[in-house]
Amino acid sequence: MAELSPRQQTILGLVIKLYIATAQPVGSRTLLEHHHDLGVSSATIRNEMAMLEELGYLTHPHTSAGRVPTDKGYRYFVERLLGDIELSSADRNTIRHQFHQARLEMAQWMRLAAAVLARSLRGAALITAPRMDKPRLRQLSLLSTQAQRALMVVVFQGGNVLNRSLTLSEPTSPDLLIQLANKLNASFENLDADAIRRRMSEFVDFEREVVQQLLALMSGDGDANPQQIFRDGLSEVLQEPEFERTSEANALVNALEQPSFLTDVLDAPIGSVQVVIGGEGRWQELSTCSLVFAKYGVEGFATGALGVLGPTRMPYGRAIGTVRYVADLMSDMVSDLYTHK
Amino acid sequence: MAELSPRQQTILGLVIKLYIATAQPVGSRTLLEHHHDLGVSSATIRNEMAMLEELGYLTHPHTSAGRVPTDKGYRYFVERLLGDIELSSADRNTIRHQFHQARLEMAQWMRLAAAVLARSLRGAALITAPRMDKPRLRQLSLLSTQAQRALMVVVFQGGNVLNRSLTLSEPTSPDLLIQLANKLNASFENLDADAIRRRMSEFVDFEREVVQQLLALMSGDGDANPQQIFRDGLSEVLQEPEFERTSEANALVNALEQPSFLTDVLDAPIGSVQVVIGGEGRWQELSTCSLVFAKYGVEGFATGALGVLGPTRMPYGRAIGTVRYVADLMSDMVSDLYTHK
DNA sequence: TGTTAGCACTCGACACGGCAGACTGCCAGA
DNA sequence: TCTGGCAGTCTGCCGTGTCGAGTGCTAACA
Repeated sequence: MAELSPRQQTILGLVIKLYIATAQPVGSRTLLEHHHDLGVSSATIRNEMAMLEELGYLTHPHTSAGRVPTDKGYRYFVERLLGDIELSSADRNTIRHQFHQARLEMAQWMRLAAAVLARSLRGAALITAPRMDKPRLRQLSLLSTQAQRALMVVVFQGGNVLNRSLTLSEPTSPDLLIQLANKLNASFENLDADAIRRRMSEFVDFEREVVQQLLALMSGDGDANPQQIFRDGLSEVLQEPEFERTSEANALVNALEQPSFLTDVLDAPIGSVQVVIGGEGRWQELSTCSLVFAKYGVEGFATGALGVLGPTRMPYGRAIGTVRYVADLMSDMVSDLYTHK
Repeated sequence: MAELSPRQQTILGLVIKLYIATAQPVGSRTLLEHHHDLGVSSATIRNEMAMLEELGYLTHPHTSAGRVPTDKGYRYFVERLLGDIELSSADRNTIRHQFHQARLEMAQWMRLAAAVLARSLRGAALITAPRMDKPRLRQLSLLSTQAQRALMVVVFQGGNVLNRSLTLSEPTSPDLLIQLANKLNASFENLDADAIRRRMSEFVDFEREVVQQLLALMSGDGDANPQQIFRDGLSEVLQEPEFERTSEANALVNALEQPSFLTDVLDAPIGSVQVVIGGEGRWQELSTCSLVFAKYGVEGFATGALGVLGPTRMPYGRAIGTVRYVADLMSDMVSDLYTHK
């Protein structure tokens, strides 16, 4: 990405800010009206705009319209012109307050995080449940439901609870199931999937069947319990002027209804807050959208992702600040819940 | 609702069917083009249409447009002209097939039911988890997570599993929690909330605190675990021509994002399949929509609701048949899961 | 060399008017 | 009671003209 002159940077920044605020292509004269202190005339601005367009940071939709940022323009803006964004302490307080009123439960906090992001950024918020890297068994129960059917309830370290109904290859008495559960608890307490797998040989065929199911549950195999995702604020995005035409809106709704799409997007390897502008070539459905998201949780232990989806014309500063702050709060929650003892 | 002459019924039925198929207001001439065998001329049809309009079954959007059914027209159509709709055995097979490939798990079946309804009726499908009328305790575990915090995992008869983290008023050792869990299991096995409440006096203060939380969980109090709702096919509805204008679409998306709205609608007391046309005065958000839904499950034991939401211009016959069939399948599932022993 | 003022040109948005098409409503006749 | 026909009405569409915003270019200026 080539270096721009300070004046070009200023103009690019102002164009983008104005466009984000008004959703209207911005012309040289309009820009001057909003910023009298530029010290140059509209003609000069025109020249610079033409230059910025040649370099690929701006376009115009038709001959005599104002300029609109390209994805490249937004990217330059986000990386070079935005600086480091801290949320104002007032905003932080508002958000923190909402969280402290909620029960100490993951699902609640997730719902809340989605709501906070959606309302405060007027975009579609997404959040995936924290997924444990190496879930460790805390306690397992086996309850008989019918002759050849049982319910397995598994509690993991950190308080995740999963359950699954099993079909057994032979009729099994409730007592036998309880014995088996006791045996498994004694052997497997605090072990992760790998360790359990190594101990498989200690069990006879009938028991092994159950252990297999336990391992499947622990590895979080696809369908059985697809990664939980909370969404909120879809209607906020649809109100934006870029989604007036229904075809665009539909593509978006469609994309958001497919959980596979979301996990795909959110599973991207990330450090801190990430910004994907216009789908960045990889996700066609998001060509008019940007996604600001971050991982949260405790690295190497349990992590999830959260973020907000809006039109490319998005208030990136606020979005990045807010997403980072909410991610931090969620991380605290995870470390509070999972790292006891 | 006044009685219509056989010819009026025929014409009303044909107008509605044609309008459902084409989404265009239907004129007397157009109707005749599709049904040469009416034995009357377009002028007669015009007269009858004028009569039907006077009676409130049809309107026209402007002077020289064709006729469009009113909500009252649809209602007459659904109740008097539709007859009893059985799904074709081919359709039934297709649907049944999909269900038999799924794991034997409620959440899976719900997801699947939503998907089937959405795809096959091209509408937004909704389904709430079956809610037990009087949940009976099967097994309770208390796991210590931090000095003053514990995780309560409760399994109900029927295999529902709920969990909640408790904050205790005083530090409590893991052993003490296990003892308490054993005591509660022994006292409460197979009891419902009322019976448990009656036994409260047998417990000391510290224990009572936990029992209170258990009761709250059993009564399914609001926030903590809001009734789970699966949705699917929102994008299908948004493609219908009546939602080209975004304001309509937005109202709908908004309504569907509020879980409270859905439970309100679906909690209506119902017998078999219900049809709500145009919000029926009660739900403004649905003024252009119809809802075809049914309760499923085992009455007096555990019931949920499922249905499909589409424009008032909806293929009611297929919708009613499909909803009923899927509800029956889900009911079988519930009775299979819950009525063991 | 960089900046500015001015001018011609382009394009979208909007309003207007006329026209074709689709229906209705009504009347007179079968 | 039904039918054919005619007048009236409304929408949607197309072409036109006008207005305003904005660009690009050129020539003059510091």
